[in-house]
Amino acid sequence: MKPTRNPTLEDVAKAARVSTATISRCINEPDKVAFETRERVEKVVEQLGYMPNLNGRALASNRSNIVGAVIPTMANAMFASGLQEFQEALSESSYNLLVASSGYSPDTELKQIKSLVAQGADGLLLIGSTRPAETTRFLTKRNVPYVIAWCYQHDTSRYFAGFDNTIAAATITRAVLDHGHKNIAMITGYSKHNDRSRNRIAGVTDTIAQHDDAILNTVIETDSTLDSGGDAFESLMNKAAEFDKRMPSAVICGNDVLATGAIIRAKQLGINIPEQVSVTGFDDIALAAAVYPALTTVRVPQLAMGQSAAALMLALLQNKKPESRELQTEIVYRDSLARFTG
Amino acid sequence: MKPTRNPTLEDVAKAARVSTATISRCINEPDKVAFETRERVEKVVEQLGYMPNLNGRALASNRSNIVGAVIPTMANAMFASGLQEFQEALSESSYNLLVASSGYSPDTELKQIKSLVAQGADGLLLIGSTRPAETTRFLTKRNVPYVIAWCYQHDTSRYFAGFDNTIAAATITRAVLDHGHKNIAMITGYSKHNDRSRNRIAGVTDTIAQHDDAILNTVIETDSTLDSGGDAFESLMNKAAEFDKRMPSAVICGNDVLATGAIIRAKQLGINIPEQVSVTGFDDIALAAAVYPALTTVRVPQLAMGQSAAALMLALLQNKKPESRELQTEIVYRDSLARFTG
DNA sequence: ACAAATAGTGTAAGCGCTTACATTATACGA
DNA sequence: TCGTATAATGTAAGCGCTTACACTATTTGT
Repeated sequence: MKPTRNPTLEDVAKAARVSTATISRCINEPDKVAFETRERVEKVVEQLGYMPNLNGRALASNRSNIVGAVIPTMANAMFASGLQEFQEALSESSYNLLVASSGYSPDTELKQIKSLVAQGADGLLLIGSTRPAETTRFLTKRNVPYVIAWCYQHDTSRYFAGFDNTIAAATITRAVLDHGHKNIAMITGYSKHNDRSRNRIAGVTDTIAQHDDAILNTVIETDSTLDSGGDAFESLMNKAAEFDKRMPSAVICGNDVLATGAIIRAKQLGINIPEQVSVTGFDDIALAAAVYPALTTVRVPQLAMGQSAAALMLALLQNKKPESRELQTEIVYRDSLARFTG
Repeated sequence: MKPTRNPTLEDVAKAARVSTATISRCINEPDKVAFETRERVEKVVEQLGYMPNLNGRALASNRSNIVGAVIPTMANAMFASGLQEFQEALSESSYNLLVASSGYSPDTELKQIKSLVAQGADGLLLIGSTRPAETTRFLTKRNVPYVIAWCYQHDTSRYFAGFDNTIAAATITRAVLDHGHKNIAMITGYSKHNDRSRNRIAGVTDTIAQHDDAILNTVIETDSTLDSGGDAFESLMNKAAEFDKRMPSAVICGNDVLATGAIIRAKQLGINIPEQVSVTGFDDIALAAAVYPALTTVRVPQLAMGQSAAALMLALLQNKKPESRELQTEIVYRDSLARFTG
């Protein structure tokens, strides 16, 4: 099987004795072509193993059939599983998915966005709603349709497939409060360029503030890795000892990775979860169910989010004005949150 | 900021008062262009916010700057993290990554491969070494360079970035044997279209076969999900009871997801790991460290694999004949494997 | 039976870029 | 000084496709 030049439209046209235009129509608008002709063409296409060169198509039609996604990282199962759904859904409408990661850096995000746009992406999936003016400017200037996942806002000028992070965080905080905890700490991903983190912090902060007899002991911001979560937890415990403060009886974590890291570390430190300290997570990834004690956390509908995002995207690409999708989160109670027994 | 037509090479050329060829050279082979001219052009490029249309480039140069990857699923952290590294490495050489998933189906894999090739992918990342003849034929006919990850073979006609699954499986099996286990079961992903599974099974089977006094009780093949792992484990336990067979004292799992599922289920069934039954995993993803008791497993160097694959890919794309990279695995001992105390 | 609508196909321009080749200007060696 | 190598740029032909427009043959309505 020697590698041969790939057959082009023209090859097919010649073999089927019609014009290239007809072949193109056969592929893109089959019912504009006579049945007989179509059959003949299809046979030739089959025979030659013809596949349209999508670059040519993109150039001529100004549509690439590519959707780009810029996510913080695939290393977090949260994004990976959402992306998986997104890709599958797109694939069904024969769109391809160009994936890039920002590592949570707005600069990198912009770079990747530019790269995907240059590549001709018809639309973009972005995570989170706030980004530097430069990025926004670029997006609107190039007029690329984009959908925003992992958060939700009432803002009809953009398209969201996500949930309200503030409310979700408030809800789990209320659950913690309802369990009698009064001295609460929080471990979260960096909030600086991350509206999800920011909103989760706000949800926690505000809810606790509304409770006169509860305090938010500390908020630690760190990377979203198991180790950082562990470190943060440890420093929380040490600080409490050092300053003779009362140890927080509950630690609300901004995501499951952090929470899992905290629990693993607690075990190493000989601290009993949830007897001595309760811990809650956010996301409900596989880790949450695996760690022991299993994590009480906020379930984020990752798959539904991927699907909704894809549906929005597809609608946008057909020039419809779809409605943003607000998804609901729910608390899943497992074992890491217990009643405070001071 | 009204959306304007994106500037093209010609716009830049006009503004800089040179020919389009010169602009093209400025971008692709800067030192073939006089310093002064280059400066002038760069200024205009900056000013206009010019970005080359990569479809045009792809069409003209027959190189797309796109690498495609077809993996089973991003939902498994194993692949997701490898892919993350791969993407980052490619991005540094300004390649973009088109991602598609096969869901472990060879048909879907072929479809996705075709789609990525049509899209103009310069190279492909594929998982596993065996695939239907039709797929192989397509690949060689279209002459797409591809690298194979997650396994390794001595086969200089293809490019591997992976490890020897058989040996790795044999090694952990030996460890289990060394802990005194004689009655061993295995839970694994489907082997039908999956050489990694197949090799791991072979590694386990052969190693046990070499031990006269040890037996391989059962091999269960199932999906790689937590629940399926749990189900498999449960049915293993039930079958042992039902047929009054001796319960396996160790369960070797083909991957960490399965193993974690087994451990979670064991807890629910009131079976103590590792006192009553030892469990081992494979991959060493985050789950392995989080689950309790923590998983003794085979560490697969996912990040290194992603990087190696990228390095291979990049070399291939420069028409070099790189050497495949064989990576080493190691056993990481945690708590789920204990000495058999019959 | 005739104008007008419709269906099927072809012609050819052009999408934005690269690149072989041609052209011109400049430096170099003998 | 002249011929030639070298450097810098330009010219223009495509890459493989889509699509506006033109054309012909067939229906349709009246």
